[in-house]
Amino acid sequence: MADISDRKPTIIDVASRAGVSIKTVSRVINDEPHVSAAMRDRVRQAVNELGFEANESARGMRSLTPEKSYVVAQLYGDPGGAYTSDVQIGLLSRCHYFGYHLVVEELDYQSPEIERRTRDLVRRLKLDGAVLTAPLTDNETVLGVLDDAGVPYVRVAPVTELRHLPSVKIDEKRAAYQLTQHLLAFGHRRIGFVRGLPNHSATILRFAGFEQAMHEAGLTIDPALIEDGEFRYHAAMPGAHRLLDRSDRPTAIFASNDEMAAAVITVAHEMGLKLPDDCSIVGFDDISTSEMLWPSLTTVRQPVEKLGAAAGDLLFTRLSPLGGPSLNGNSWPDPAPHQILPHDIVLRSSTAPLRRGKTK
Amino acid sequence: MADISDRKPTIIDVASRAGVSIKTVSRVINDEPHVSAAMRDRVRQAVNELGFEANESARGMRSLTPEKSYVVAQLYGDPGGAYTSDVQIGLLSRCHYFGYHLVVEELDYQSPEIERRTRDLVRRLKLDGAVLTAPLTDNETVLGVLDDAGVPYVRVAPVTELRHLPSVKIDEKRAAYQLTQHLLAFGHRRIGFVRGLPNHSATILRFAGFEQAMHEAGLTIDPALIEDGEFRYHAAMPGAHRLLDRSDRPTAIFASNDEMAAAVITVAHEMGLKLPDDCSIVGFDDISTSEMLWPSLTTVRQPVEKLGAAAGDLLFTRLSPLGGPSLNGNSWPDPAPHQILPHDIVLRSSTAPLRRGKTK
DNA sequence: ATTTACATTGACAACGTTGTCACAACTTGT
DNA sequence: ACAAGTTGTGACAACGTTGTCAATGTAAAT
Repeated sequence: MADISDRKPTIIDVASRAGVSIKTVSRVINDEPHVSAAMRDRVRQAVNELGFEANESARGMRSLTPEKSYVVAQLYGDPGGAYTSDVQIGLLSRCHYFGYHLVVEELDYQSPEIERRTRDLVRRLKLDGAVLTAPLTDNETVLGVLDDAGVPYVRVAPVTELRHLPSVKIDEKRAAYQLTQHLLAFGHRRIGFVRGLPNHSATILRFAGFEQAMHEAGLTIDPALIEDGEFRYHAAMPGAHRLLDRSDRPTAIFASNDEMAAAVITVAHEMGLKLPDDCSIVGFDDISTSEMLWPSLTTVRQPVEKLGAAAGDLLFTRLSPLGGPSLNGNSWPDPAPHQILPHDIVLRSSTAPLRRGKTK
Repeated sequence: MADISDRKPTIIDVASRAGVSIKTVSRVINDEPHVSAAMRDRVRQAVNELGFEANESARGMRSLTPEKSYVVAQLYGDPGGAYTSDVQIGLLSRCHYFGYHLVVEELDYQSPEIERRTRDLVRRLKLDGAVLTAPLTDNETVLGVLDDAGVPYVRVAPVTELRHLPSVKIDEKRAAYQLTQHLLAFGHRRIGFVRGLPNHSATILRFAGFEQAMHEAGLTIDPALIEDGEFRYHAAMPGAHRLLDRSDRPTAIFASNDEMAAAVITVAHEMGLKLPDDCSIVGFDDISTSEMLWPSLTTVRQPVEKLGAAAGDLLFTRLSPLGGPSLNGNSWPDPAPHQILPHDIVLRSSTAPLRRGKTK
């Protein structure tokens, strides 16, 4: 055990131990060609005996090909809701598979610091790539910094389809359209709607799907039956109350996410209504809560985890283009991949056929 | 604009531009002493004009003090539940504050790869620290790797208090004790209990608190009223059904987390019971779902986000010991900080006083 | 006026690795 | 047998920065 030295072994130690030049050791540890099998073994043994580990800093300094960090970032602007963390779970599984690490960063999209923070992140961690969710998908500042730095990224459910950049999403408009058709098929004609935060793609697209289904059915939408709820439970309560308190109460309510649907259900309980007979209710997202509600909620299942996983696949196949097209700079193969994942309409107990007596 | 060159400016470019030696530039960018104010400004200006950024690899290679990476990891073994992601939110807020970045990694605690994966993480990312949750808090392999590498870490709600290592948690036993007392104060005597996964600290401690309160009240626990539910909604359904279906149905049920309490509520609804009059129900954790249930759930609020934040504070004050005790190696100040955060008993509508008629 | 101390600055080596090039030893094609 | 290619190996410079130490200038103490 006289071997033990207090400093980490270097490539030089390995070379002298194996009785070869340092360059040969370098070749072996980098799996370069032009090394005989016998030599390989000899060097490998010396490496193991000494417990040698290459100094990444020295490597990064000398190599012309900028060293890969094997770090990608998930950037989001939301105060972590279930959606964000589900995306993370899916993304994480692909990171694991491809051997990358995931750093998560919340960037306040209103803060003037956002540029500095993004730049710091890219520089210090030498990001290999990024996945953007929520309001950050369309943030010019962040996108600009990433573009400048040549960091490829994938956007999850972006608002715009601008740029030749990849994205993954579901067809929210169509899902809302289908869910509305479900209510229509049950005979409902007076349908209330609770909207989310303005400017979110989800708010716009879900309402558009609802609108289209209503129009196709020859119905007009009563503006008095449209309320706002900011996508949040508490914020949706007042609107829910107004809707259910009307003398001409709608027979069904489409809340554009599950949290707001839960608020409608709670208010209905408080008012002593019988669900789903007095009012059918649907949500959107299929958060884990939805099946625990009473009655359990009819909703759209967004494959959020799969969105995260698909974003990861897109990113990592770009980063490790095995046999893929040779890419230069930050440009993606044209056209950029836009992936639309299938959704499910989940029928549970919060919707029921319109009862005869209720029809005017 | 003839200045533009295709390679990044180096310290040499800055030096020649400012007309000084490279060493002086080095001193300025590292805020070392022995530089005159005028010189500082001159160099700073050159730095800005050229957009110079120090090459971290070259730095890391030369400097004796191992470079800080400003990266800490959150390690967990659970398939991401709400708990884990809430810890993450709290931790993230402290990361932001202290200027660190957070990398999340799920390590399968059953996999033989766990050692390699942990080692890889530490080596490649040069972790400055780590926060452990869930079953990883007591994983000898992971703890061993971190100890070897000299990476300080904080454990969130660990099972054992072994080692002189910091941890943060709440007093789960006492919380369960208090919640049981709430049921007792309402007159309940026959109380069912739904347990979680075996070997989890939460399972053991919550039941212990329940047991203590019952014993102190002079009651014996009927083994027939104890069911298992694995902490999960679906897994708890059968036990909930058995409990509520008994001829001598308990007048209250303590589910040791909220998901299982939600299962009890659903089963009660299915059986046509009136809540909370026919049966009081309590849970544990106060997940976001709990207030959306009908009736809304009486439970214990774990300040999970605060646990994450407290873990971050512990870690970062250790990493940046401003005026703190000088520390050597991986040892923490003795005794290691063990932080116990306060919890809240959240009284909602799922509990009610025992009705007279029900008493035998 | 001389010493002493200290602040400021720079020249140069060193860090551990990879890229370039040179060279020897084979192998293949003529 | 000879040229031309290929494979295996090593010597050496270079990467961009910081540590060491020496050189200079300047203020304080004698």
